Amino acid sequence: MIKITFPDGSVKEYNEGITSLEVAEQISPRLAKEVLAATVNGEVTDLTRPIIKDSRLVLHKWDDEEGKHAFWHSSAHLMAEAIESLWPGTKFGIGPAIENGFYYDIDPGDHVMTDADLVMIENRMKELSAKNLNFKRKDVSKKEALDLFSQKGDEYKVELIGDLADGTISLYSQGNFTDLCRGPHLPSTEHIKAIKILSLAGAYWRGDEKRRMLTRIYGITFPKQKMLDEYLLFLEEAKKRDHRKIGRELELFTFSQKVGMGLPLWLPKGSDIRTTLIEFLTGILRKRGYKIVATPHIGNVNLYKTSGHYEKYGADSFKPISTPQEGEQFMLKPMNCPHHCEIYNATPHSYKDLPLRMAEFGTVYRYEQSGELHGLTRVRSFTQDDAHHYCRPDQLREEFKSIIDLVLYVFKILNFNEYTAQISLRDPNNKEKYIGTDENWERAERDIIEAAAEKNLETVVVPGEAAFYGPKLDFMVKDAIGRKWQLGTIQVDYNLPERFDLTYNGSDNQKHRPVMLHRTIFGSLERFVAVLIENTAGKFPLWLAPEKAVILPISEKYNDYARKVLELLNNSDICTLIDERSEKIGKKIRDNELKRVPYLLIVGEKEEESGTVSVRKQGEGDKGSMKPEEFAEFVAAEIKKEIAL
RNA sequence: GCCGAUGUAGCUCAGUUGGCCAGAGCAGCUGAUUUGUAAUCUGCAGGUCGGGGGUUCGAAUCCCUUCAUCGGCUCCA
Repeated sequence: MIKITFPDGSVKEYNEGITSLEVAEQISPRLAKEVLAATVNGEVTDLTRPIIKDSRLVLHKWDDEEGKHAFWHSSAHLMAEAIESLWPGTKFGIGPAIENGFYYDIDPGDHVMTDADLVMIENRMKELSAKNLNFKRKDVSKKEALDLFSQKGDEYKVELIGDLADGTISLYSQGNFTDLCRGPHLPSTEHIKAIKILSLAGAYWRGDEKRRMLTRIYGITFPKQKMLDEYLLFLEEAKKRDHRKIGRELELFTFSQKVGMGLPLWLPKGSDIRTTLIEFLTGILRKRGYKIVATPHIGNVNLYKTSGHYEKYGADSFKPISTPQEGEQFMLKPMNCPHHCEIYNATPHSYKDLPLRMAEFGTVYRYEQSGELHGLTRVRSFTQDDAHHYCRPDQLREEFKSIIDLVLYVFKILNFNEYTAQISLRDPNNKEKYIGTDENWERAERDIIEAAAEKNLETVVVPGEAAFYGPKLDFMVKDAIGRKWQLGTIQVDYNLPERFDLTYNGSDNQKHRPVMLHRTIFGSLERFVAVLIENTAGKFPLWLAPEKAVILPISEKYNDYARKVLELLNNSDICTLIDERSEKIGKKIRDNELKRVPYLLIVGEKEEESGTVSVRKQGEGDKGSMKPEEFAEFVAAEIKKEIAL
């Protein structure tokens, strides 16, 4: 007999060799039907593997990540089986479960996969899953595995096996399909009831752009059709929040092929939002002791040779521009830091002056590959809310913490509650990729980790993601369909102070090297506004709304009164318009609701007589009437509430 | 840049296997209407069917090429 401990702490005895599935069956038939995978002593495994010693057991259903993972991973195998049966000779790369669904990278040989094939795959998968095929695991030696896949001609699998240690290799089979796989898998395909093959894309083998491009097929499956329907509905709904669509509908920004791809044109209303954000942040920065600076959009090539950016990124930037006569070369600035370092160098600094916080809304230009461009989130010209903190090494941690505070403050005002904070460290196995001393790196990494901890910031630590000049902390926010975008970032840099020979006089009257922090809060105004649009579906908070209210006269008879109200509100600094069209009130309300105007002010006979406006709040309907002055105060108070924390 | 898909009016979309002068709704402009909380009616205008080649008696439709966009990959200072 063996003892099995459950998550609630209870312990039961079973025969040695019992499987997790059998344990579930003994608990309840219903559980046995729903359970998808198990964790035995901390290791996620198949439900059908025998348990041979005293163990801790966790049974995973759909709601657990582990359950979904096994489900989608098994679905990937099912898809591979379908593909192999449709196009024998297809070679397989890898086919993992992902956050939403799964994919498989395949090499279809001469067959070019198209969307029509996706439907065929989907249908074949449905046929196969209906057969209730069992997933069977087999542990094999490296030689056996190599022989099997060499024989099959699956060169990608052979390459993968080559990297694995003998004794750790397992195969999973279902139906006529066998795959190299660590598992775990579902007991059988019968759980996979709802199947959708979503899309098709190219993907480089092992993520290396120098290697062959395989065909990646994305799919998603669910245990119930209803869940699939809901997921597809969610995707449809999310598309409505796409910032590119809303940006066009609300006339916020546009792109022009004549101007060039990836170069956003801000329309008046979008520009209003942008300006409001800049003014908002500038106010905060002044309070926090930042100095605002301004620098040109170009810089001499030598500036970037000094900074090291030319060597490292010159090829990826826009090519330098030359002067007609003297042959000087200038670059469109890809970042603001070199300029800021020269501002630092313009005046002598004492240890008493530090930290020096230098901020600029700096527009930068970066050559992004054409396929990378994406609405406002990935562009070739964008304005960073950039700042550099020059500080003494002993001030680094406090500076770091103050920036975390600032980021969280701004996120809170904007209701960005679902962000990920990622600490990016250097790859300990590849130290030569980075510059700077071990001592500095260790100190900087420790400072970041501890600063984040002291701020109770929940973080994900990712080694190998640091910038070449220092570790960093990034803040990521999701868009409507769940893609993550990096907004704010805080980076420690020992490199530029060195390259620009930045110094300050210490209390010992010796020259010392300051440490530099790069930081953004919004990241860039373009990306920030994009994420803001997707998070609010264009229903901006009042303080950011380009138009606070629109006055809707019941008929043209009340246009004069409407103009009086308009003047009063605009004088109170509340941006307001009149809808003077000779449309019925219902139509005017509808149109302005669709434009996401926060408040509609209806004026007719009643209001003119009593000197009031009828207030209608976006999405909420009639709020009763008040005097225009009261409305102005009300709006001012609302805005104050929104941006005061 | 790479793989796949898409490209018809400002926007959303129709346009059978190639065949009269390329259609609709919304938006725009006219005129009527003077309206009480999510769509009043009339008329007009608007398109080199992304661009360029080709096949054909004839191309939005078929082929080639190019540009842009979308979904991914790679990249992201």
